[in-house]
This record gives sequence, structure tokens and C-alpha cells, in this order.
Amino acid sequence: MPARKRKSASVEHKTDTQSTVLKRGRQSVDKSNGADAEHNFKSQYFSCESNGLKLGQEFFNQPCVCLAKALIGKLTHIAIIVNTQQVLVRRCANGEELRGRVVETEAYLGGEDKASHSAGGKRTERNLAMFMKPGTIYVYPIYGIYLCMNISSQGEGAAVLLRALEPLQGHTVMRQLRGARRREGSRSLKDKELCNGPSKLCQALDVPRAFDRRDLADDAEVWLETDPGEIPLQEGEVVTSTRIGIESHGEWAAKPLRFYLRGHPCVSVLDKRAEEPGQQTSVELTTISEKSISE
DNA sequence: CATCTGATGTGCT
DNA sequence: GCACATCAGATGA
Repeated sequence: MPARKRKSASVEHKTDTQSTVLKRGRQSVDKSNGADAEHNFKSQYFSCESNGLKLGQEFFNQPCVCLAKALIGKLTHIAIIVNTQQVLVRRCANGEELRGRVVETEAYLGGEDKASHSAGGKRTERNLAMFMKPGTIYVYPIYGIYLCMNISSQGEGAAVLLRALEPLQGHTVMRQLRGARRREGSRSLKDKELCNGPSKLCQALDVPRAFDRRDLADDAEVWLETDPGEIPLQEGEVVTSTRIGIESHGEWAAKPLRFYLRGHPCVSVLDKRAEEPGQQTSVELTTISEKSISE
């Protein structure tokens, strides 16, 4: 097994403020400087080759909310022993591998969840992957020119939307892929801007519509890894918030079904209210979790 | 930093 | 027809 730098051993050649925020890529939110933490937060633990373990069927086979949190790294389902952060891997045609750590997800429960494509058990050609076995990839086009990638979970028609990744490997290729649709001569994207949105991550990792209905647990071009050497998340490091871009769906728009790594610079939309200490969404969340578990 | 607007075409009623 | 699980660029502070 190749040697791998532990997070604690990594040394940052940055200012104190930056290294504090960026070394772990989470921890405290930097409320201090509006200039913002800069983009050199490259993790050390996937510097070259993979040291992660490929996740199989058993990881994906958990209730939707549990999977959404487990993808970020929070253990909520007793049957799942993985409590580390997960990394999406894309093996390109030329053999180069792109990696990004999952830092933001949303749960779409199906059934009574009005915001879900599978609401009311509605099954169409487009959303069929949501009803397939846990771990099945659901890729759909949105606003004409973009794609979003989901992972089917346990539960009828339930799936988890991947909303943001921290780029770990293949920054150069990601930047090329992301730049393809941008104006010539426009400024270069910072690392943290490569995958900080559901359609951006599809561009950056070259996830095509053709990946729809593929099995993430058994595919040579795209899979998920966990890092067994990773330090488990502490209590409160995963923020629970409302989902993005579903305003028209009434009461379901307010449900706490979005999850992200607190203070991470790659999260697409921050929720300052939800990050305040003492914010309590856990009661409602528990109700939803039990519903999705009990089916 | 926050807010706003136009682009764009597929899936579904 | 119309809604849409979005994004980039522009503008104002």
C-alpha cells in the first residue's frame, strides 16, 4: 500500500488564516474576511493515485436521507459502517482519472415529495433510473443546456442529487471541460469554482447523459470511493438546509433535505441561518428519515 | 459581495 | 405551450 500523507501531516504554504480554513476544507466558516479564502485548498491525500476503496451496492442501499448524508461523510444508518468522506471518480477515455470529494447533496424522496421528478410514484422514460436499484445513476437535462447527476437510493423513486464536489485530482482537465462553454478570453476559473454546482460538476467530470441508468457500483468509467484513512466528521460538520431551485413546490420547498459540509469553499449556496448555532431542524428531519426508512 | 437577467431545448400536459 | 433540481455575465454597493 502506497504511503499517503495524513491530513494532519500536511503543510500549507499559505497565510495562517488561509491554511486554517483550507487545510481541512471545513471547520469554521471564515466570517472574518470578505476577500474570502482563496482557492489553493488542494487536498494532499489524493495527490496522485487512488488510495480509496470502491463503494459497492451495500453502501447505496440505504434510505434517501441517510445516503445523502453518508455521501458527505456522516454516519446515520446503522447498517452502514462507512463514516468517512466519499469521492466521485471519473476515468476518462485516455485513462486519466478525475476525482472530487462530495461536499453537498440533496435528497429527493419520491412519493409525497412534490419536488421530486418521481412525485406520486410517477414513472416516465426520463426518470426511470430513480426507480432502479440503489446505486443507479440518474442523469437528466435541465434548462436546455445543462445536466444534473443523481444516485438512486433505497425507497421507491428516491434519489440523491450531487450538488458540489471539492476537486481533488485532474484540475487541468476539469478546467478545460468547464471552459468549453465560456467566452473566449474570460477569466480563468478558480479551483473552487470547478464543481460548485450540480451542472458544473457534470461538466468538470465529463458526465454525459449516456451515464443515465448505469450502475455506480459496477462501472469502469465512473464510481465512488471512500478513504479509510480519513478523519471522521465531527458533530455539526454537516449543515442541514432547504433544497435549491424548487421554490414552486409549496411546503416541500421548505423541507430540510439539503446537506453540505460546514465552511467548505466549494458549496454552491450557503445558508447562514441554518449555520447559526442552535438552529434546530433535526425534529422535522427525523420524521422524514423515519418515513423513508419505514417503507 | 448581492441581485438580476438572458440563454436554451427537452419532457410532459 | 410551458416549466424547469442552472449558469455566466453584468451591474451596483
